[in-house]
Amino acid sequence: MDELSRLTAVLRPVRAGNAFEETVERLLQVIKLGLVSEKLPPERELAAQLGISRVTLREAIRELQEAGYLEVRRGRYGGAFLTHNVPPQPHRDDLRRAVADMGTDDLSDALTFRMAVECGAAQVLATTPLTPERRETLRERLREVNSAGPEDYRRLDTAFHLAIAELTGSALLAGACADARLRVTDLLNAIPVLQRNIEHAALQHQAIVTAILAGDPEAARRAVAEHLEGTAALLRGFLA
Amino acid sequence: MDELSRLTAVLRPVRAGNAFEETVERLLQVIKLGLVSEKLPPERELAAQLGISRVTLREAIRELQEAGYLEVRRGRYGGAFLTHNVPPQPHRDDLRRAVADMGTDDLSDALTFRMAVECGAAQVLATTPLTPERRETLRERLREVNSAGPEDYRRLDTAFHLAIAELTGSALLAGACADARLRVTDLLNAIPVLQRNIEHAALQHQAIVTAILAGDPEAARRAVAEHLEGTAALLRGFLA
DNA sequence: TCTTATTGGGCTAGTGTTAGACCATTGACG
DNA sequence: CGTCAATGGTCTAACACTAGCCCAATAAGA
Repeated sequence: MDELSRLTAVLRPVRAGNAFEETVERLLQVIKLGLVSEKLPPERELAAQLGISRVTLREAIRELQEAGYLEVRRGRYGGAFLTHNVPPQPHRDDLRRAVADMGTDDLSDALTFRMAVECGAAQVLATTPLTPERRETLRERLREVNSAGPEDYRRLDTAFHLAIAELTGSALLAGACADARLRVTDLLNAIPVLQRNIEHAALQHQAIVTAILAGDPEAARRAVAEHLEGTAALLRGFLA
Repeated sequence: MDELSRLTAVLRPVRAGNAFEETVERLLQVIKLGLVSEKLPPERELAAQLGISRVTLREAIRELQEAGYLEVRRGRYGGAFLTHNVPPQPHRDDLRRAVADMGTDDLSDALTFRMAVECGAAQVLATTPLTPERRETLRERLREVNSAGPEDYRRLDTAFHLAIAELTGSALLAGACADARLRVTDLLNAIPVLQRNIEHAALQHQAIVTAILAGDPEAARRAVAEHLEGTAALLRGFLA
C-alpha cells in the first residue's frame, strides 16, 4: 500500500472510451435492465439527459437498431421502439464464456462492489424515516418481483433492488447500485431462472423489506448480504 | 417512482463536462487528499493513466500552477511539484459559503452516499479473510491517524478511510469511497480541526479496526455509521 | 567539463464531438 | 380531407481532443 498504489483509485481514466461507445453501453443497459418498457425518449430529450449531441446519440441508436434491439419510426408518435427480442434459453457455456470475457478479477471486483453498495443502501434506508407512500412503494416492488414469472423475473428483480437505493433519495447511491447491477447483468442473464430459485429469493426479499420497514439496519444488512452471497457463490463457482 | 424517475439513475450524463475541467478536478483531489506528497508523476505517464492527451493535461497543470498549487520545473528530475500552500485557518463563513455553493440537496446526497459505501466497505472487509500483512496495514493506518497533529490530520484521516476500501481489493469500491470522500472534502476542510475532535474520532477509528479484525461485520458497520454520523450531523446543521 | 537520460514546452495534422439550423415524415384531430 | 405538432433525418461550421513528433532545459554522473 505505497503511495503509488494508493493513487490508482483516483487516477483512473477521466473518460471511459469515446462518447459513442459509452452511449451504446448506456442504452443497452437501459434496455437490458428493463428500465424502459416501450420506446426511448425523443432524441433531443435523451441527448440532453446524457449530455451528448444528437449526432452522437443517433450513431448509438443506429448501432442498436442494426443489432436488432430497436426499431426506429419517423414522424409524430414515432421514436425508437424496443423490439422485445427475447434471447433463447441460455446454454451453460454462455456463462463460462461471459465469465471468461470479463475476466475473473473484474468479476470478483464487481461482486464485492455490489455487496458493499447494496448492503449500504439497505442499511441507510432502514435508518431513514420513510413516508407511508415510500413504504408502500417498497412493498409494491416486493409484490411484483415475488409474483413474477420466469420471463419477467430478472427485470422485476432489478427494479426491486434498485428501488431500495432510489428510496434513500441519493442519486449517487442509486447510480452506484445501478452500475453494480449492470456489471453482473450479462452473467445473471446467462443463468436459467428456475422456479425453485425464485421461491428461495422471495423469502430473502421478504426478509429485506421486513428489516427495512422495521427500521433495523443490522437485520437489513444481514438479509441483503445473505441474499447476494447466494448469487455471488454461484458465479464464483465458475472461476475454478 | 414511475418509469421516468427510475430512468434518472442510469440516464445521467455520459461525460461530466469537458476533459480539461475534469482533469483539473481530479488533480485538485489528488493534491487536497494528500495522495501525492512531493510531485506529480511525469506528464506522459500521468496523461496515460488519466486516459487523456498530454495537451489537455498540460492545460490543467497550468491552471493549477496559476492558482498556486503547483510549481513546474523543467529538465531531468523536474516535474510538477506541490507548493504546500497551507490555507489559513478557515472562518466559520467559509463553511456556510461552501455549503451554499454546493447546494443542500447535493450535500445530503453526498453524505448519504458516503454513509452507504463506507459502511458497505467496512462490512465487506470484516467478512474477508485478511492476510497478516493486510491486517498490519490497517493497524498502521490507524496508528498514523491517531498520532497525527492538526496539520496532518485530514490527510491521514482520508488515508485511513480509503485504506478500508482498498483492502477489500475492489477497485470499484475504492473508487466509490474516494469519490464520496472527495464530495465532502471542501466542506471538511472548512471546519477547524480541534484536538478534542481528534481524540473522539480516535476512539471511533479504534472501534472500527477492532470490529474488522475480529471479523464482525455488524459491529464494523455500526462503528462506521456512528463515526460518519458525527460529521454528517455537524454539516447538516448548516442546512437550517 | 562533457554527456546523456529525463523531463517539460511547443507545434501540426487529423479525428471526435457539438450546436444549431433546416428538411422529411407521420398520425391525431378538427 | 387538410392542418399541424412532434418526431426522426441531414448538413455544416466551429470547437475539443488526440497522437506523434521534435525542441529546450536540466542535473546526475562519467
